[in-house]
Amino acid sequence: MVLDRMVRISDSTVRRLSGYLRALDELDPEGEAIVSSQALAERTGVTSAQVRKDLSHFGSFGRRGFGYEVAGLRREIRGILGLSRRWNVALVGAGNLGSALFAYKEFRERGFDVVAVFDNSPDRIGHRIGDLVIEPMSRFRELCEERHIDIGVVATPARAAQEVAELLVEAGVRAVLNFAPRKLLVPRHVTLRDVNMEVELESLAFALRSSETRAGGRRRVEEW
Amino acid sequence: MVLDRMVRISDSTVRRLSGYLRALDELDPEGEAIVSSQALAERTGVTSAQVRKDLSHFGSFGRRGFGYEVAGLRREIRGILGLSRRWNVALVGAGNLGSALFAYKEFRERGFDVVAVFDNSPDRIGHRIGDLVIEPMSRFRELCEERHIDIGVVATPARAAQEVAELLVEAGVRAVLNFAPRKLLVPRHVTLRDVNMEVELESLAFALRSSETRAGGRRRVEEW
DNA sequence: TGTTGTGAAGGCGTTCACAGCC
DNA sequence: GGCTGTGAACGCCTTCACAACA
Repeated sequence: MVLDRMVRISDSTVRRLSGYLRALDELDPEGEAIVSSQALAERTGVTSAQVRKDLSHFGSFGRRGFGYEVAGLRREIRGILGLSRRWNVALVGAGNLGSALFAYKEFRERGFDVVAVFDNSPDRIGHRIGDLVIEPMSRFRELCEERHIDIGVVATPARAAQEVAELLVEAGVRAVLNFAPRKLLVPRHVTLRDVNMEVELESLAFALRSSETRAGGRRRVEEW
Repeated sequence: MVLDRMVRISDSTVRRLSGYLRALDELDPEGEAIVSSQALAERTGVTSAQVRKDLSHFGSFGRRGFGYEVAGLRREIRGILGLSRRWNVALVGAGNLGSALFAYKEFRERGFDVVAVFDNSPDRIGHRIGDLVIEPMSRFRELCEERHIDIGVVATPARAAQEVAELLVEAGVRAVLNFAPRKLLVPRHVTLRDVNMEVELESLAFALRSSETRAGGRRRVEEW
């Protein structure tokens, strides 16, 4: 787990590591003890050189002529990604999306515990959600500190998102996952990730439109 | 709307265009008639050169020494992204996430109509959701064709996702938005976008872990 | 022999900087 | 004068290709 060399790790590398981990999670129960960069590459849709290069930023986890030990590599990647500990998540916005995210069990399985849920609607405040109670924004800072929030998830309407982000920052949260379709401004020491479903749909529309423009009717033979 | 030059447009360009569009959508009601690449850049968190370069792939929409006409540029980008028409979406999976996505009004506002919802659970099939009925997978192909589905949204558990993707492909759908945390294999003529919340959380964990490793305690002064 | 780890090459997107034009 | 549009420079990530080595 050599991170102290302090080479800059690209975002794409980190995201792929997450993909390798998921693949290893599958291989383990399948009884595979050894995996090659080639096999991992096929499972995750990248090249084998990419797999090796990504891993090489953090150390040498394989054996030449042999491959990688599944369990060992899995452990290493979990360590690299910071998954050998659990993380506390605060969810802001308990509407449709927020509730769905809260109910998403896989988060807990992967080490992320939603330990606080906030909303500003009187209709929702005070209601139970799972084993929590939906809290008013007035208790935001207090509860964020009390429950040692590591990550804030913004699942509010777009208009409220920036304000929520600022509250998160003030409360000392240094990682934000934003589902609101709006660019958030946060200090540089805060890491922000956006999940913007509108962007995804619009990029699909672009792709559809382009291929129609190009193909001019007849589809060509399918190729996987 | 010059697309026929057939230069390859990068994914990042398309995603940024979507961001510019959102910014223009805000500027319009604010009564701004003209916007500079600089202003657009600030609103979307990129450089002004980037804005100009992105747009230049599709034509010359501005006036030198002046800027871009908000309404006009908005119209152009909508055209480029394929948003001057509406798109039919099929949602597969009516669980927590699927229902939340269905309830997300912004999709309709932006031109995407969910016109079919499928699930394989007898508990859900037949129930109303909005003005639709949740349909069984057995009617998948029939309804996809009947309702001219353009985009399929996969909101099933991971284990079902690949199978659903194949059904979508067989039904002639050429764009897939995948929310299941699993790599999907689709033919090359099908465009796939992934929204993987686990990857996002894990990349946040990586960032938190790295900054802790580096900073060794004391936070430095905030800088936005 | 087979697969890793990695310097070097290559490709692609971003940024620069300025010519072009209103 | 000011801002766009764009070729050229830059930098970063990916791919190549092979030395290292179990």
